[in-house]
Amino acid sequence: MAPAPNPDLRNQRSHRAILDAALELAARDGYAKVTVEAIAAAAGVGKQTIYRWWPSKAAVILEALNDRTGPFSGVPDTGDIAADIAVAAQGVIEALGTGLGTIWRGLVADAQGDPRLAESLLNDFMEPRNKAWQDRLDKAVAAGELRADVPTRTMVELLFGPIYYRLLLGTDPLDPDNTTTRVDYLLNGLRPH
Amino acid sequence: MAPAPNPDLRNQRSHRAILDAALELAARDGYAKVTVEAIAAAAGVGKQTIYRWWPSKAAVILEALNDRTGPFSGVPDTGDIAADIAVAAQGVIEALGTGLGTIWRGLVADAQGDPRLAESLLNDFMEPRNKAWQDRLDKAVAAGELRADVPTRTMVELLFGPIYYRLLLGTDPLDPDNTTTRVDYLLNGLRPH
Amino acid sequence: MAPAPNPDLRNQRSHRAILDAALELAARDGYAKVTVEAIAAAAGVGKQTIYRWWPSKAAVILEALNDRTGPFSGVPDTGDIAADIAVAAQGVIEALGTGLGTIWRGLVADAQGDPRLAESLLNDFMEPRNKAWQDRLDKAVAAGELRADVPTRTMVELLFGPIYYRLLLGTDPLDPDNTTTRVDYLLNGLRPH
Amino acid sequence: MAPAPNPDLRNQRSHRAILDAALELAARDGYAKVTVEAIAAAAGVGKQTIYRWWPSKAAVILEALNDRTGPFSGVPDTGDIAADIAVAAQGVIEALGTGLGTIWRGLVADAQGDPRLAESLLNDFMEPRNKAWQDRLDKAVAAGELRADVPTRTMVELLFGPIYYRLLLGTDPLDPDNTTTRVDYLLNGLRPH
DNA sequence: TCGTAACCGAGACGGTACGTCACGTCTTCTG
DNA sequence: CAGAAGACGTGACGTACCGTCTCGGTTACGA
Repeated sequence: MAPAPNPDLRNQRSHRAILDAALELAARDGYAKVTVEAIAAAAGVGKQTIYRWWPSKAAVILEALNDRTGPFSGVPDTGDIAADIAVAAQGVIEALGTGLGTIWRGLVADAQGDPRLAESLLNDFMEPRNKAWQDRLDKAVAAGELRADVPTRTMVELLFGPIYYRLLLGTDPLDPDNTTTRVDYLLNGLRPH
Repeated sequence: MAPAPNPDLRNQRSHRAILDAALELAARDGYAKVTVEAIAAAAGVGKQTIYRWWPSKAAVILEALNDRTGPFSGVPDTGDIAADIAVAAQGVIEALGTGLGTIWRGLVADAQGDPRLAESLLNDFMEPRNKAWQDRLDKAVAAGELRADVPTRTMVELLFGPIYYRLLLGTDPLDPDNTTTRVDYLLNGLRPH
Repeated sequence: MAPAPNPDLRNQRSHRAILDAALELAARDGYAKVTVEAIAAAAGVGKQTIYRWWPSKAAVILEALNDRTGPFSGVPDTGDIAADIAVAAQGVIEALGTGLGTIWRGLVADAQGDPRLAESLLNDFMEPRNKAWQDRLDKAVAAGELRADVPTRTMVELLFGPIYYRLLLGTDPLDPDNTTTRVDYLLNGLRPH
Repeated sequence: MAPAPNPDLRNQRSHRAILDAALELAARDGYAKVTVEAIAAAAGVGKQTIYRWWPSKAAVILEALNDRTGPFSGVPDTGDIAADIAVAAQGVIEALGTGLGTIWRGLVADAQGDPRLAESLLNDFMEPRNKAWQDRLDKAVAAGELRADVPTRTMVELLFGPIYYRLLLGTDPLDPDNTTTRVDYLLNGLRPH
């Protein structure tokens, strides 16, 4: 049988130190240069202590990222769905433009070859945000601001997918200023009126 | 300074063998499991011969992928822009659903920590395809099928970005069948008429 | 600074296996053909484990040689210095005539381009033997068997230097039988009486 | 059949340039750091041109060394054999104390794992010198300065072997000043009179 | 209150792949 | 058409991290 360590016995001080060290190293040296050994050393912790609780450096950093960005809350709701989306898109662009964006990109990168990480990344990071937006969009649909025949899950993808895509591929720099225009394109469509 | 070997002296047989071996290994074992040593061995080539001409395994595989998918050509042009986009989207989804998609994802992953690779991936792989689509969309604009006030570069991103995004994040499986619907959403917008 | 691993934590089983493998490979394939990788493989050990404790293959083999020939003891002392030297010279010739001689020659060879190894070879291998002989010769001087005005360190060199020299240069095959004669030349001098 | 290049066709200019470059590089960077590629580059010559005429870098450097130190001549002959030996020993010590000594040591090192080189080193470099000394000692024997019952070949070994030995092992620094004393030890023997 | 069992730090271990170096051979182009 | 230039297959180098595995030392719970 697996030893199955008891999470209650987890040393709080170590846990914190690991998450803090992981995030600081990732921000300082770049995601790819972080190693489990370096995290352990920086946290003043044995390597085994990390492997006891996480399967990989990516898992540590994902939890650290989640821990830092905190429980996601902020879907704006002013009643004007277009404005709310634009503001939120600006927020995403700004957040991902910092070191956190680089870390997120590193996690996505590792997830390409690690299905378990991909699942965690989805469940623990992306989905809560998507879910909150689906709810906001549902409300907008109910208010008659958006088409009722488009699944809101699809809407979220169409609205935010291009931003994440550009961040990963780096086609062009992300500019928070023209989000309003882009939202207009999506809401009103690309056909002439 | 680097000695910068003369490309004219490159051995054609080795060059081919390397590209073929790289692609076959990547398809068989998965991008992440490929190593430069394995490529060299499979190609019957010295490791140094690879490092002489490419900076990394990713660069080899990128060239191999480009070499295999050949000179990009296929933007459909039936006169119906919506149908053309839908067909193309299906094509992308089908192409990336195979082993080639996994390879492409691996390249994007490596590019997150390797700016030079990111640049190559953009210039050598993505941009030619984007460019071809911009031309097709320009034509559609001229034909009055699309809004003239939206940069076609942006259109390409809005149309295909979500597909690539979903491929990388794996939010939901990609389904080639509903591309028509999705194109409709984008062309007509998410607002009620 | 180097991390300087703690020798107390050295794994005894690995240590032994490395020394044994090193000596066996050197004896079987010849000193020059031994590689660190081969030692590691033969010892069932990671290459890094060798590099953790020794700076080079030569250092491993030197320790292995020292370990095998054991703590040097045997300076004969029958009271007849001429006979004792002759016997010892025979011993040296016989010992170095075997595979061990080839190994020793390899170490001397490497030491020509590696001052640290040269120092180790001197301190750990040659000097203990020289020292023991100096003591024996001191006793002979006290007994009036040898000149008191010649430093015994120099004597050791004059007595054994030519043997080692011939081994290295291979001028003529070493013959254990005529050691007595050669000792006579050295003790009584090359001038006619 | 072996191609067996005709030595007459050997390009004189290249030959010279190779020998000169080899010796200069060896003197400047140390024997061990010299590579065939570096010699070729420094001589403005293709690598193949070196391999056509010599089997290894050691062979090149041996010929270069021989070429530089020129045809050996200098055995002093004043009629006083003790003085002549002392002067010659000083000469050896001085010569080998310079960069040439380092080169010679490198050659001896390589010869330990290369029987063909060992043979060349002996035949082309050591033996001529030994031979000349044997002749000088034969004369001294005839003059009654040295014992007639000791082979002069052995004498040469006893006289010079310890010097070469010390140079290779580096037991103590070589001092040209006390050669007279050392010759005295050897000629008069280590026993009290 | 005191075992005793788990967690902890430290870091050595067997591995895998890295990117570099030099070898000795082979090929191409040029003077 | 000889030879410089240098690409080639080969193989070992020494390094970096991986994820696992001892080691004592230190909690912290239950008898």
